[in-house]
Amino acid sequence: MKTISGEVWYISIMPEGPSIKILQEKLDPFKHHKILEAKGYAKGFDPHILKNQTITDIKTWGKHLLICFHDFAIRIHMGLFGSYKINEHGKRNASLHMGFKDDGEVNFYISNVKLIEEPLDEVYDWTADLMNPKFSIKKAEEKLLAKPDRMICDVLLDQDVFAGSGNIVKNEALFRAKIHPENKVGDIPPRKLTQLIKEAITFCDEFYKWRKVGKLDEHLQAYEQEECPRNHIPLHKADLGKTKRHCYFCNKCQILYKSNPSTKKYDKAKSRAKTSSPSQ
DNA sequence: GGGAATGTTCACTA
DNA sequence: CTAGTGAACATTCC
Repeated sequence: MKTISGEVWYISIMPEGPSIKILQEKLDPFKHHKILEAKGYAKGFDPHILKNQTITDIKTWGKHLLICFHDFAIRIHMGLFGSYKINEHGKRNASLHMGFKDDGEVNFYISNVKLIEEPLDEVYDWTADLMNPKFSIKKAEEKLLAKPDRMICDVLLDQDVFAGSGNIVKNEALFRAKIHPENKVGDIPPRKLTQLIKEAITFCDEFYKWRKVGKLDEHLQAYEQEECPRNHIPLHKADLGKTKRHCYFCNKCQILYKSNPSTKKYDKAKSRAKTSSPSQ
């Protein structure tokens, strides 16, 4: 029998979908084990309900870690500062600590914990999760085209469309698909949109493999990079879209299919000036 | 010591 | 009512 207290894991902060998938794997040995003690300061959730409960399953949806019990599940979201320790604990108070009958422990820090009493299939659309084999390219295409005015850099952070995608996935997928982050969805040729979705899936897969061996950073092509690996010219860095998150992009190989927003504003101002006639 | 960071929600304002 | 803004969370790394 596999021991649940044999290995110690620690990871810090800011996980995207692939990192949550790795967490799920590390927690797998705790399946079918009973919680003896549960405590923590997580708001809107009483840890004591976990006492004497046995974990039935561990799932993920995007950046959500889902620990399942017989009648309910809990959702753990690590946010920007979240971290976890398995089979060890720090000095700080955990937002959720679980101690197991078989002498293992799991601790989440600065994580958001929420009780889910509805069946998970009613709460989660598994076809929207980039890390799930059920992810539907077709549905993602439909969701993209339903809102053609949105900036693509924003949509890549929309968890309803690309659950699990974060700022790294966003930047790398756009770079790989050679699409400029400021494009409006409707201006991008449909074939390129499909390619972008596929690049996001592929990159998540590679992210997962590289992160597992601690070699993600050396494989990044755009995120926090200085230079375009294709053209060897400096990458641009700007906070774009409604989300105003960091975008790293190459103006040469990442295509902007139509005029950029600043030009648009200028055009709008011009046409307004034209239509509002001076004879009033 | 200060600023920034792979995220999200919520309260407030215009 | 809605869109936009900023705070909150409170860590770790440089």
